[in-house]
Amino acid sequence: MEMKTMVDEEINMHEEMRRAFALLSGKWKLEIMWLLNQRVYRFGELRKAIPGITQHMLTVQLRELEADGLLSRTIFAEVPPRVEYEITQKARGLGPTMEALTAWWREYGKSVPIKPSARGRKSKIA
Amino acid sequence: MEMKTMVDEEINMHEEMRRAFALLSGKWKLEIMWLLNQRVYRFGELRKAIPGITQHMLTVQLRELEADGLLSRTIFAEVPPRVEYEITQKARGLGPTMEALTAWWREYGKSVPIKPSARGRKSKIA
DNA sequence: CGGAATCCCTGCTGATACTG
DNA sequence: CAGTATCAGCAGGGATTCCG
Repeated sequence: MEMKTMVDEEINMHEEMRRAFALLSGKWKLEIMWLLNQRVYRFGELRKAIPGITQHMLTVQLRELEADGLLSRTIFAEVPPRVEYEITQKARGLGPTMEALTAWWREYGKSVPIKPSARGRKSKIA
Repeated sequence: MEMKTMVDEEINMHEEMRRAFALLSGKWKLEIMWLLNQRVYRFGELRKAIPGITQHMLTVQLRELEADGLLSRTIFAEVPPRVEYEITQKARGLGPTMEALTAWWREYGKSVPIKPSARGRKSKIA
């Protein structure tokens, strides 16, 4: 019988977590889920709330999140049409994650450079 | 004088959060940060730990995370070369976020379909 | 070992047009 | 309103090769 170490647990957990990362790693998915964690949104509201996203990409990302069971899509048979997106029960469990992320940014956000990605080079030599 | 509502706060917070999403929305960044939240990793370790990532993409993502101040890169003047990646102080604040995400997946992960994205269509009519 | 450089191809944006 | 469809243009990601 082998003893399971904490490192083993982390490795195995990582394997499981990879599915979770896949669900949320879409280009706009974190932002969409963050918004839907607050309230129900209509398609047009999301589009206005997320500057830079194209209507095509918004559609695609919403469809994927729906297929992955993270949000539900409700069509109202009205004129003009209305479609509402709501977080599902299981995705509601992401609430604490979203709140922790928000709290982190509230505290450390201002200490992060504005648009440095892919420019600076400041590696240390040891 | 206008009264600030909670909705106003959420809207303004969203505007600030968009920078945070940008930092973490890279295709592999959530996973990289999740790993680095546990311990220091060498380049080769990360590559082995993240099946599917190319060495080019790993380099790019690490450089961006470094430029954004989320990790530090330390080069050891040895033969063979060794480079270690470590989470920075400010990114350590992401710990609670990572733990909340892990806890969520531990509880709801098994109820999420395997690879449904971009296939199923189950919108409700209301 | 940990890259950088190269080429190539997929994917996203942006614009526009059309539909239930 | 909330999509779908199409196309041009560019950026990003994948595969391969080379190097200190």
